Amino acid sequence: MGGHRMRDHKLGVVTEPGTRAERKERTRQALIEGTLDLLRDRPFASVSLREVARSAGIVPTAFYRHFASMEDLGVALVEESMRMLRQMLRDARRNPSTKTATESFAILVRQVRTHEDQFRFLTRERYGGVTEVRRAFATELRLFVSELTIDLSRMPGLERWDVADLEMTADLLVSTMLTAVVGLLEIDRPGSRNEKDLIERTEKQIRMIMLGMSRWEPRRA
Amino acid sequence: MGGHRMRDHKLGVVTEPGTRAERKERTRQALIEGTLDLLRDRPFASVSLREVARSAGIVPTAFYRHFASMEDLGVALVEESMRMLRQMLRDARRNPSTKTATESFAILVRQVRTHEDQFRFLTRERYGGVTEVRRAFATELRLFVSELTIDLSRMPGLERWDVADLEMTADLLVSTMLTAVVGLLEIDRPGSRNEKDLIERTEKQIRMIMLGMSRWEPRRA
DNA sequence: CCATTCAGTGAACGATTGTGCACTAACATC
DNA sequence: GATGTTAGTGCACAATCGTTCACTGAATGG
Repeated sequence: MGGHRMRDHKLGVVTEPGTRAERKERTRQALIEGTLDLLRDRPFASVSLREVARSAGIVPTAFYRHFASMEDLGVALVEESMRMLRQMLRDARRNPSTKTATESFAILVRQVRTHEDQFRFLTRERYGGVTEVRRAFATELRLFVSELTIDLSRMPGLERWDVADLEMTADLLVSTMLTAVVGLLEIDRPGSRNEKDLIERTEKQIRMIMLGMSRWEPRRA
Repeated sequence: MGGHRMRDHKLGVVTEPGTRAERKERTRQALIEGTLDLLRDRPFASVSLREVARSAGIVPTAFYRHFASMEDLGVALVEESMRMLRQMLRDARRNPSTKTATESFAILVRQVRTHEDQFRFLTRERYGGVTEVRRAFATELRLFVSELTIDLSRMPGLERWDVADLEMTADLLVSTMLTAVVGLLEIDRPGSRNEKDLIERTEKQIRMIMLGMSRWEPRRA
């Protein structure tokens, strides 16, 4: 009774379809998604390798065929979630209808609701996570901010701004939106009054920052 | 060889001084501080009851004389850290020299450096923590924001602002400062160039928000 | 002085953990 | 069609975990 997965009622070993590489990739995904599911209501550090393996329907030792350790899995989760985030950013940039920061925020909100698992993981492990995971996220986030910095530098009225000032502003906008994301994830019911309040509040905050920008005295005039 | 702590070289049992209640309180503190020390570079969820007991120099079962569970310990840590935070806020308010938000931030930075352990715990467990711990922190933080809201309402030029707008602004300021605190804790060397950059950047961000405030059109004029 | 309280001990338990090892059988390659 | 490759299995092991239980002896208080 070796093999990997069989559903033999009398006789007849049912193996999943696809090439070997495909099937490997599929259980890899099962591991990742199973983990994200386990993370719904508890920290990554409290999840064991055996639990993860169980959630993917494989034996504990088979875990090592995909990841060297739980830390390694954590890093993969960061990469996976960040790929999604970057894709979102790329789409938003390609689409010219997304001009104002408030509109970007609207896109973000929608994205959060369709990828709650990933966002939850990112925001939770950002600070509290295992060292390796935290570092991976910090790196990705810095990339994120620097991209927004470039975007800002192209905005009318900001061409002559100092780079440091642009970065500072990008940082402020990102951290404000990130705070909002965290708040969104804490709200269970997606259509609730609380959600509406939070969104409106954040939009106001963004507008207030933009208002500040319009009066800002760039360092190197 | 029962008892609780003896250093008998030949004969001579050395018991620590103080009344019984005092000694109990002392090991309670040892548990709390030991835990904070363990949390220096890993999440709360990864710390075991036995480790905590070990760090305080007691046997695992004696842990239950002080806390019902690890969750209970977590809540105690929140309370302990929050007491410190509230005290800080009270001092800052009492002292009239603390007028601007930038000055408040300076006080915050100093406080972070003298209570790194507590701040690290708070910021890390805020999102990633065990449910009970997270709830306790959320409650305290809401109190914090509402106090700042009252402070803001007394500032010249803001008397006629809508309550929601005041709250929104308080929220923005708090989350910005909190983000800065997290950044500070990620910097190992307290006097470094990075630290200076971070502080300056945050000060600018605060100024930018204030600039926005000065142009804000209050909802109910 | 004697009875009580109780912080801390130490052995023991059943569960769960991460990981090493030898294995199997379906796949890929020649 | 023979020959590797390799994803997944199953057993085993030593650690660690949380928690129970009966205990001890110094501090407490009548």
